[in-house]
Amino acid sequence: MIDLLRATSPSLAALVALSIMDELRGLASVMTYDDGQLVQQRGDAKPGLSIVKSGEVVAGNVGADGSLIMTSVIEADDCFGEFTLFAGLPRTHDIYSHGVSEIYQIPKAPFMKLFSIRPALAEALLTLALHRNHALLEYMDNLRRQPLLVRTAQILSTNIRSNSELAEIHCKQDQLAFSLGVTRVSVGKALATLQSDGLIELGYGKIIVPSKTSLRRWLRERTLLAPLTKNIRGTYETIGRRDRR
Amino acid sequence: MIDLLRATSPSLAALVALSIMDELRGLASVMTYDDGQLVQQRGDAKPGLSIVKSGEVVAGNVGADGSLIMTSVIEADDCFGEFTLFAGLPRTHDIYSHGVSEIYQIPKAPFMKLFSIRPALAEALLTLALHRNHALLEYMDNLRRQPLLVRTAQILSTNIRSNSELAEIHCKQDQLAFSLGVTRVSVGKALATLQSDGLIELGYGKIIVPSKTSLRRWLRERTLLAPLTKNIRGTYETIGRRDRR
DNA sequence: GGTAGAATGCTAAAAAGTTAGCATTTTAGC
DNA sequence: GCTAAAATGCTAACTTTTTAGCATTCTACC
Repeated sequence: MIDLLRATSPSLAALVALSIMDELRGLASVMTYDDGQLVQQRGDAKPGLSIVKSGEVVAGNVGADGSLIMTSVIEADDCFGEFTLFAGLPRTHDIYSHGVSEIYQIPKAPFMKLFSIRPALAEALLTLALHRNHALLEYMDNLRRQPLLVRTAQILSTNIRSNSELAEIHCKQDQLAFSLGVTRVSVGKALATLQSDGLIELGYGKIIVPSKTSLRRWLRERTLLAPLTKNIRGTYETIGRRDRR
Repeated sequence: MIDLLRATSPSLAALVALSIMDELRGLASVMTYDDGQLVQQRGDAKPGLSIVKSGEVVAGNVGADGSLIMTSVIEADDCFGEFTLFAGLPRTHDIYSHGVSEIYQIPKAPFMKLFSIRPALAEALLTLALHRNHALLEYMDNLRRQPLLVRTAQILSTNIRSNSELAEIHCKQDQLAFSLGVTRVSVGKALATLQSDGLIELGYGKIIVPSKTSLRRWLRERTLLAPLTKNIRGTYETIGRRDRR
């Protein structure tokens, strides 16, 4: 499934020793969810850490008007719900299972006990939170600055999994649309433009990227950020351009 | 100065013991910045933690076209740059001083040394990161879902500092515009609408909120989120409405 | 108390995205 | 191979936001 925040963040399992993951699992009960079943609801305040054992779950929200906006896909070995533990905050999103999934649920009390004797856990969670923070900031900036055409190309680019030059992305245009938070019509237009520029080829339930390199070059050309300064009179102006990295 | 992410997150100083703050200060060199001076530039990779000693700094980015978008205001006792330490990531934003400010700069090596012997520091930074994460997620959701009119009312509401019913917010419409990531014309229209609804009164360099309560009620009525479910055929639909909290 | 600069107000055309359709193509399953 | 459902394609009217101006109002400071 396609995802906004993919690729940048490591998983919890990648950040802590195997032995600690085992200790965490030892504290958990495993819940199984069917396709489409609600795992948690926005507003739930019951504190605890959840770790995906298998399958994947999707986080998103539905507006009062019924519109659905997806935030991220959480896959095996990744965790969610940390802010219920440390910040006393309610869950931000509805999360439902995409396909069948199994989730480890660790209640607050035993988790905090382990947390206090395993400093590595704090560092891992911190690293994770900071990675997500970074991805969110980058994404927010894009959201406000880039036109849909560029954001569409971006989400495609970050969701390429194959290593070869030619990539095939399996996703439906409605999924793309709600990942991007726009309508299918708008995504359709953006995709049509990208296709006529030769960057992608549209299929049924899939999008083909003939050249990963071309797509990335096209993106790089459009995502420059300039540095910022303030002139003598206190107004803002750009002094030049600088490549993004 | 007005800020998107205000109010929700505690400061670093609020989360760690005074003694630890003192230890941190002991590791730091203090830098002084003039109004408008660049504190860090997007892309800087040199790792270290920065803590605002006095004054305030503004984080934002400038697009290649010169457009400026502000992300947040960081005030005394707050920190930034954590992800250079734990995630090995470059700085996301240009940060410049708003008025004169003093910043503690702590290089990576001594910081990590202290970090390893003070577990409370990890927990504090984790709590902070999670709070910010939460605020960012909430904000992103708003950004994609709420019309500008509502977002404008929201930013005003969260930036009320006075405790009395009548509040006065000192900010220019351009500042509002770049905090919201839209043009001044659009903000102007939104403000005009809010004014004609009797929720605010527009002044020169200030906005008056005659009744904080009315503004918040107006907002609450428009920011409901419904829970989410999936029907049997695997498509999404809303089953009802639920108050946000 | 006059005035320049800052801030706000206003306008109209263009661009981007949404809404609400219906038509066409593709595919999975019988 | 047929067929129903799913996915995509397409259209047109409508709304929101931007762009690019210029006019007006306010205020700090001489």
